[in-house]
Amino acid sequence: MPKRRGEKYRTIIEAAIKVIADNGYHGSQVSKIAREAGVAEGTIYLYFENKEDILISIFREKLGELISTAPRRLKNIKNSFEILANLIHLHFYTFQNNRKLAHVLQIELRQSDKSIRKGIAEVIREYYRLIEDIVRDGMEKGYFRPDLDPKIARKIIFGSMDEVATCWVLSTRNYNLLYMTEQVYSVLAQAMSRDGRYDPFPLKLRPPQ
Amino acid sequence: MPKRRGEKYRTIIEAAIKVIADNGYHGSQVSKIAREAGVAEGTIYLYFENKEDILISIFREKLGELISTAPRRLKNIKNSFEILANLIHLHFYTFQNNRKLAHVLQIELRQSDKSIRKGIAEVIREYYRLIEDIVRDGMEKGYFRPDLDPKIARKIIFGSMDEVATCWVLSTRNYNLLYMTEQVYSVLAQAMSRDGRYDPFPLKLRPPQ
Amino acid sequence: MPKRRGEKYRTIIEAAIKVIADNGYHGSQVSKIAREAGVAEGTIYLYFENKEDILISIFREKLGELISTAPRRLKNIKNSFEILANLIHLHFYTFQNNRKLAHVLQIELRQSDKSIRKGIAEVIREYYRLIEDIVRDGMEKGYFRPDLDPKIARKIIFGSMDEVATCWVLSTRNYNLLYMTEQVYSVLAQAMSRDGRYDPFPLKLRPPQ
Amino acid sequence: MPKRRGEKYRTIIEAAIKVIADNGYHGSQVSKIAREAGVAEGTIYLYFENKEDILISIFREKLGELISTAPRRLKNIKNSFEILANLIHLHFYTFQNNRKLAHVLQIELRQSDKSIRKGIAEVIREYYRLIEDIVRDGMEKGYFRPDLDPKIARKIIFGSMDEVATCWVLSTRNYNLLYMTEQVYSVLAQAMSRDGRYDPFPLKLRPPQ
DNA sequence: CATGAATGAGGATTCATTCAT
DNA sequence: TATGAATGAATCCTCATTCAT
Repeated sequence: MPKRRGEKYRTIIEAAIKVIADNGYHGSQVSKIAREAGVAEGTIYLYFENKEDILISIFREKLGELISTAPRRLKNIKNSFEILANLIHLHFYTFQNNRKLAHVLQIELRQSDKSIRKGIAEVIREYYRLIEDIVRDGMEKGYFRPDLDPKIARKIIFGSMDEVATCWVLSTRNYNLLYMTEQVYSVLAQAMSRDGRYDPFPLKLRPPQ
Repeated sequence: MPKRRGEKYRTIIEAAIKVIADNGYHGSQVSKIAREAGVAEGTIYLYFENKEDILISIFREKLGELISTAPRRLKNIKNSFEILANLIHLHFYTFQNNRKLAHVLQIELRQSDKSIRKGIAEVIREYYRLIEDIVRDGMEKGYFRPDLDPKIARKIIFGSMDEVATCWVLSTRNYNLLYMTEQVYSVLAQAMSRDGRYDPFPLKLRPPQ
Repeated sequence: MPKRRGEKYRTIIEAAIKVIADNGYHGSQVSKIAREAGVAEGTIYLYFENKEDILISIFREKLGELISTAPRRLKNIKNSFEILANLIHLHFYTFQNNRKLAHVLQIELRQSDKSIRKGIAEVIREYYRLIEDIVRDGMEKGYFRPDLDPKIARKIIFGSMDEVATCWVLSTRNYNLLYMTEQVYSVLAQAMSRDGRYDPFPLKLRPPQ
Repeated sequence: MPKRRGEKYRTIIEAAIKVIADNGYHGSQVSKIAREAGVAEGTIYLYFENKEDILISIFREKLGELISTAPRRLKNIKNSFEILANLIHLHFYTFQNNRKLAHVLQIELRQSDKSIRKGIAEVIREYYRLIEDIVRDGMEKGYFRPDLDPKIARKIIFGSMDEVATCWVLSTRNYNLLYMTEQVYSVLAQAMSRDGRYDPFPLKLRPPQ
């Protein structure tokens, strides 16, 4: 029934990110989001099914960008270590570039209800698959250890990036998340590598083109 | 002012774990917890400051056991790989042995308020320190890579274990978390190792003595 | 934030007066007031900040009428005895005409919290000033004793009227408060008078025009 | 059933006055009073029927002192003006000498429930009678106006003293209530007097003997 | 007489959602 | 499409009182 598209749809999502980042999950009433978006409360329900739908949509629209962008960016790279480096870089780059969004995704949305987490899970499962594919591909090509379990490897890669990102968001020191890329890469690369040997970090730390 | 000890205190905590595991964080009213514990609602407040205090206490009492037990269990081990293996084992063992508790700690408590997360953070910081100490110790003794950043290494170790545990709790398949230990170990051990070479998994998968 | 005006605002105030008069201060739940007013509980909070705000508003709106009307009614009268007579008359007339309101103002609202009493005090301070001005004016014009302390005179005038009104409200006999006017006047007029001589009661006991 | 006498009875009353004066009516839980009195909560109920009973007892015991003392102090005085002066003096003296008690009696106890007010009313009715007797006696002896209504005169006398005392308790300036006696007397004396002439204030402002 | 742990009823307030305009 | 006034369900905590010891 709700439109879930159009200019106002995006306006409301941006407003929601701002409001949640500023007021926390529990301090973000629909009325506040409506005010920030410059629409009436009722209008929200022309574009979203309910409040949960707003939150899930933030995830879908925003992390969806990362997830849908990633395969394109990574698929032409042959070297699995390079792919891994770019994955981590892309992940951190996305958050570094939009701290409010990072805060909402890493912290606030996790305080949400079971049903929201379910909606989020659907989006993230695709990301899981992407990482698992990278691992499998690396094993097949001989870059990565043949005894890896792709699922476990994925959990370690994702868990590591997620924890590093969460700590960054929660930190009061204003350090650069992007600069963590190389160190996280060097540990995860050695972790995945066939024999403990992995290619040096292949990136100059500039935004990915 | 609240007692925060005694038999009833523990009864209420166990009841809370059960109720939250069964009904989710938002479906767990104080009245429900009281009924499950077989006490009056008012009695709850003789032992806990407020509802949040119950949740934080679950963390403190239950994860506290893990955290306070760990150093004793690990400190007499010389080999850092063995320590790492035991850490992972202990972490997974704690959850495997009490799935309801695992569910509450990994899922439900994370949907909680800022103030609860703050109470939880205090407990978990100690765990962070423990892991960082293990990393530092391993670096000094020459087991681990000298170029590790202990903080990042900790985030990778904790993030990996946490993600694996979370996936296990959310999984509908009823696999054994403990059996993940060896695989997680083999990846993290190689990740930390000085030259990609690490000791084989040193444990028989029985409960730690 | 609350509107504090409009038709529903007045409806709720009238309902609150009725409910409080009938059930007493402590027996008057918001739900009861809402039901009496024919609105939902939540609607109350569109017009009032909280429950206390309803009570203070009763005072402001209702005694406010008396207080804001009084100066207009009294200022054109030259003779201070006549002013005093009219003041007493107006005071009693207000209550006589709305016994439920009188009950709420004289009895129930006085059992209320500190914060409510504070809100009430602000309104009543204006009334205090009015009475003191009357006394001062009477002294200057030579009607009243030159050795009066206007503050003390005000306390005696207000205290007397207040006590008479309270006793009337609490009385089970259904006597006419308005008929007390002349007697109270004759005592207070002699009390204030320059030499024990005061003008006879100047009013016919009909509602003031 | 409750004893309503003995040393502990008085201890609890004194504790209650202190607790209510310090914490206000609504901040004075039975537990607080028990702690202040140095007894267990349950013990309270050996001496008082319920919480209301404590509050009413404060009134009975403390204002009862004033009320029962007054006739003795006043009955040997012939001159009605002198009696009036002494009544006012005694009233103010009682409060001036125990500000905490004054606060409790004038402010806090008035926020109490209907039933408490009923208990209080019984005590105060005796005081009313005393004042009315003074007025009647003064009329008979020719000191006071023959056209007084003793009931109304009583309301004016009591209402005036009560209002002056209340304002004193609420005032932040720390003025001497006792010094109000003469001014209040001079107004009330003229108010009651047969022909506007009344005896000069007969007291040196020292505690009554 | 004295204790104090246990009880459990009772109520203001918020806020996602609706629907008449 | 858009509005925003109205709705009403849902819940934590306090504290007077009891009663087994």
